[in-house]
Amino acid sequence: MEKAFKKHSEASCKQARLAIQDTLDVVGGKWKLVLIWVLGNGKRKFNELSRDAGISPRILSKELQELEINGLVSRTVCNTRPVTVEYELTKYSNTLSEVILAMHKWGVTHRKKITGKA
Amino acid sequence: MEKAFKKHSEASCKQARLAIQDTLDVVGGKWKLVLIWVLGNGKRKFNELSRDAGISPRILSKELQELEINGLVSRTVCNTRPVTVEYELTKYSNTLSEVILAMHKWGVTHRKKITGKA
DNA sequence: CCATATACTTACCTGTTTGTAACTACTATC
DNA sequence: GATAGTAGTTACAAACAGGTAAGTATATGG
Repeated sequence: MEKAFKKHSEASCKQARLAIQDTLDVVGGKWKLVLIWVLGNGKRKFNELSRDAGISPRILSKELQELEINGLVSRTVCNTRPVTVEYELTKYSNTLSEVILAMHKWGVTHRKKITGKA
Repeated sequence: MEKAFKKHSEASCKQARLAIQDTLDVVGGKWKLVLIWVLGNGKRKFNELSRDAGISPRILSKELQELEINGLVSRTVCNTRPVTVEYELTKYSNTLSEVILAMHKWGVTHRKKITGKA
């Protein structure tokens, strides 16, 4: 039974595919939503992010650049020595809150269902 | 500013990573959410799904098997000749409605922002 | 026997993602 | 000069995702 979704027209299917895959283009992959979640704690430095998220520096650098390009994260070079850089969520990243919270919530509930644990 | 998220503890970061990546394990990739959306129109046969979603048979078969294993889609072999098979969303797939709707909605809005079109 | 239909499966392939390990540039401190 | 710190970068590699094209098993109809 498909109660949670409205019936879609054929054009709606094409448009839905486009919309969903657009979202995946921006925040798909193993780490991007995790990084956004972690930065929800507040601005972080590169190594802090690497540690808090548990991600390798090479991938972290790559993902942060993409998130910055898409306007979801901002990068600030601090006037310190050695140089430090701070990463912070942008206002625009708030538009992803429903996506992230839904993903997080579903993952938690699904794991409980799978393991039978609460 | 991180208004959309609550501040998280360190343990919360690990747990969030787990939850988000669990969700991605089940519905990540290019096609799974699209297939779930398309099946929101009602049960479909294999070739209908391939056409409606615009996906190749090899990948469709693979993704449907994974969705079936995770209890999101059911597969019914019909007593027809040649044999036909019907795929349908399960009740459990309704739990993904927030995820899919959020992804879809964000994709639509993001595309409007990017293209400046309404 | 051939053509057609359905639901895949198989073989091969390309491109991408993610990770490890080592390295780099620059500065400060001892 | 050696050491430490930071933020990456580079080279290499394995695994994975998704696609194309051809093929398969079974049945029906002409």
